[in-house]
Amino acid sequence: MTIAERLTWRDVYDTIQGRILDATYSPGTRLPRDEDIALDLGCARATVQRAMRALADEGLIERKRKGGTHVLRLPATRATFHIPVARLEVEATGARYGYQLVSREEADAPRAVAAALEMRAHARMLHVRALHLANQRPYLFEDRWICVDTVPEILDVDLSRENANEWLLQHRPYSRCDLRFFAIKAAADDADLLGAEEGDALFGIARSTWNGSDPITTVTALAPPGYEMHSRA
Amino acid sequence: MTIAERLTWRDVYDTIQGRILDATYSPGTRLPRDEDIALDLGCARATVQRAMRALADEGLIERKRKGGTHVLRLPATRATFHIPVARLEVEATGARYGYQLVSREEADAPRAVAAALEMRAHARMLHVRALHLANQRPYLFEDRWICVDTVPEILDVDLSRENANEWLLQHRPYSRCDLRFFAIKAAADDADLLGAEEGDALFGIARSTWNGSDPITTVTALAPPGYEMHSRA
DNA sequence: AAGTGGTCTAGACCACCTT
DNA sequence: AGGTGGTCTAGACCACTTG
Repeated sequence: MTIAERLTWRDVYDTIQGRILDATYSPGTRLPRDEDIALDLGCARATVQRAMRALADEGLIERKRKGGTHVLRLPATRATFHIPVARLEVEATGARYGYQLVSREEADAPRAVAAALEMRAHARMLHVRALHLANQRPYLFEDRWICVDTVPEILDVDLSRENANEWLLQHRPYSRCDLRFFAIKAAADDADLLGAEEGDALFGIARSTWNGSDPITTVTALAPPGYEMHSRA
Repeated sequence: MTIAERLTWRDVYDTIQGRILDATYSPGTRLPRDEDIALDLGCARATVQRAMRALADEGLIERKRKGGTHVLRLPATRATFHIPVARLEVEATGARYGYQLVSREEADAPRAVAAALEMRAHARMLHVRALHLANQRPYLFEDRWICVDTVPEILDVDLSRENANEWLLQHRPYSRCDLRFFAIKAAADDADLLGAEEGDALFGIARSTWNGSDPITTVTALAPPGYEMHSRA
């Protein structure tokens, strides 16, 4: 006589995922109600719920009240990227991290910057350009605008020693973040700072953050040729 | 006398998130135990759990048994990108989608392809190159290798009419996916296919998928200048 | 109108980790 | 060894959405 094992939501998850992967539940199929699955597998409905929510979060199934649970025809291809702080990213490779302030000046927000932060133009901003280094070599060049009205203390931070990105993350939590990845030809000055050739293909990351509706900062970072953003799922 | 409202996990979520954003719980702080928060707010512990899990998933807090719940010092910067099927992506912009097979041939896997799929070299593969169009203009060029051993039926699919990507998604669910984004200078033939200039900066997406340990396909897609990958959180 | 998923509760026990 | 988060259960009620 076997001992009745108690199922975990992970067991249920694996079972259902298996049935989707081996096409027992093929694309478009409607799955049994949670309660029937619970009865079938021998666990509580809440346990099935927990597993189903995980499957739905991962884009394998779609759930609707009254409509039931369906296997998606085109599984949602989504990927989560971790955008580490430059220092940690460099140190993770075993290299020595370096930081270098390139320029710092107060200025009114240009139109493009105001637009990126969804704010009025001509707001007072701090414009900072800096270079992140790995073993003395350029790793990432960032061109950043910080909203002085939202973060007045930034004017008192010594940005020649402290990295604006980390200072902001530690002192100004954000509630919203817009992120864009793109490819761009290196302009002469960018190439110079990054130790690349003019015309090289650079990987670009643009990020804007807000806390509530208060704009905090917008930054465009460029990486030298060879940089890759990676995700595994 | 006021009516006692029943709290939802979302309410709890908002409360805790608010306290983190306004620094009531500042970076590094240890939060009260779930049970105390439940008592404090007047709900069941499971409701607090639900909210805490969401906050942990989003990288605002870190939870450890016995260790308790802490506000992260450096909030996890992560972003989820939705990689839509080219057709849907094009149609979402209101443009008309077009598809064009460029080449199709059976061949052994070159070393780079075998490496990308973590398989032995010289496996039989189907090599397909195709162009996705938006309003007749090049939108995405894909260079794909499909593992014939894993997906023998692919040889019978008319890839001049059907898009390999969608066919595979619908017929071969995958359990693992590797994804890379990068920037690359356009080679002469790529530029030609994409209607770009040689040397332009192209945005590249490389994806490999498996079902269990069976390699399915690896594809490198290139987008013409101006393409951006966007995420909002 | 009714079926289905979403959530809340109260209690119990477990598993992990720090002390 | 003990504290804390993780999960399971059983039951109830709610909310959405479809037929």
